[in-house]
Amino acid sequence: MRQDGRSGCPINRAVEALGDHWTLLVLRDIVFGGRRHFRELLNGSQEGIASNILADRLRRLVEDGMLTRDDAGRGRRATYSLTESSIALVPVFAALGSWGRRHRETTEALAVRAELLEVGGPALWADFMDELREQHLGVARPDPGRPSVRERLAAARAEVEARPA
Amino acid sequence: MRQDGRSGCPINRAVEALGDHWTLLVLRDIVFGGRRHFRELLNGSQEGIASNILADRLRRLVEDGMLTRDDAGRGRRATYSLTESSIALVPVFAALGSWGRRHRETTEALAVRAELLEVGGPALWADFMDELREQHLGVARPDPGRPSVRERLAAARAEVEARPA
DNA sequence: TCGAGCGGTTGTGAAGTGCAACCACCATCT
DNA sequence: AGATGGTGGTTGCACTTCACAACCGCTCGA
Repeated sequence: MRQDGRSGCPINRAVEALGDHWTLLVLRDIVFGGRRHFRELLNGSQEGIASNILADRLRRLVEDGMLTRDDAGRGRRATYSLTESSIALVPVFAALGSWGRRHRETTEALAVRAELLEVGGPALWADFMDELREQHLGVARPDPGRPSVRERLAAARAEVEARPA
Repeated sequence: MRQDGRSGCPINRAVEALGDHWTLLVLRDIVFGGRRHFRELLNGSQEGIASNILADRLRRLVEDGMLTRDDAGRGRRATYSLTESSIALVPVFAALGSWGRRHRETTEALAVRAELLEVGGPALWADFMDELREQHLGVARPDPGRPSVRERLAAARAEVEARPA
């Protein structure tokens, strides 16, 4: 049953796929930062990932079915897209962000997003996932009329910043 | 603002604390497996952690405020206890387990726990966290009369195993 | 033809991992 | 008293991975 020396426990499988210093951060920048291209991920990262590490993680994520790569030819902008597996990580990001915000020292400005995801709850996560499906998989949202999560995040952020300290 | 070359983003802070191959697995065995001692963690692990790695992770987790160590003297059983920070990881485990169960290949028997946590939802997580606070922090549960989560997990497990395939 | 931007690759040294052997200490049994 | 097994680790070594900087070929637009 063991495939690479470890077990079939769901938590272990998640750790095998995501448990290193960079994989989750790359996915975070794609999910929340909207980055789709190599240089965007390389230069836009708050944490300063090295190019070889980024290339390796992108390759592994494609291998593992968590990204697809649209090869536009050499010297052209290749586009990375989320898959259903990586879109399904939104609740994981929300849980990790909530925990990090409460139990680690964080930068206030960067912690707002985690707070908004926590306040919005599973309903907001579901809407955000629908929005990601539209952007990355070309699947139309169930209710395109309602405001996008990015808009709702912006509105909620304004509300948070306006509230009394 | 950077402390070790990375950012103050809550997700990054969580990855810094938990993002390696073993830390979350050690905590999982303490949280869900009830293991409190070095040899229990060493021999009871499904994944077969090495003793030097386990010692290093336990030391780091104590440093990071995610475990406390009750030193009973040399040659005697030292006991590791969860802290509020590590008890607060229960929703993270639930999210990771749900994701791993749906999007990775898992062993059926080991996936049952993730399913139960998913079905039980935040209310079950909260009860489980109260139970962990009682066991590890000596804090009395708010409502000791209700059945423990371990009992409820066992009951739900029986229900799952009895349902039609 | 030239420079800027594209997605990477290649070295190199440092750090982490995995395995087995080994250690001092303690409690118990004989 | 001596032997045995359990406690929480430590040490040495080979191997792999990580991280940093420099570099590469390609394409597009001026």
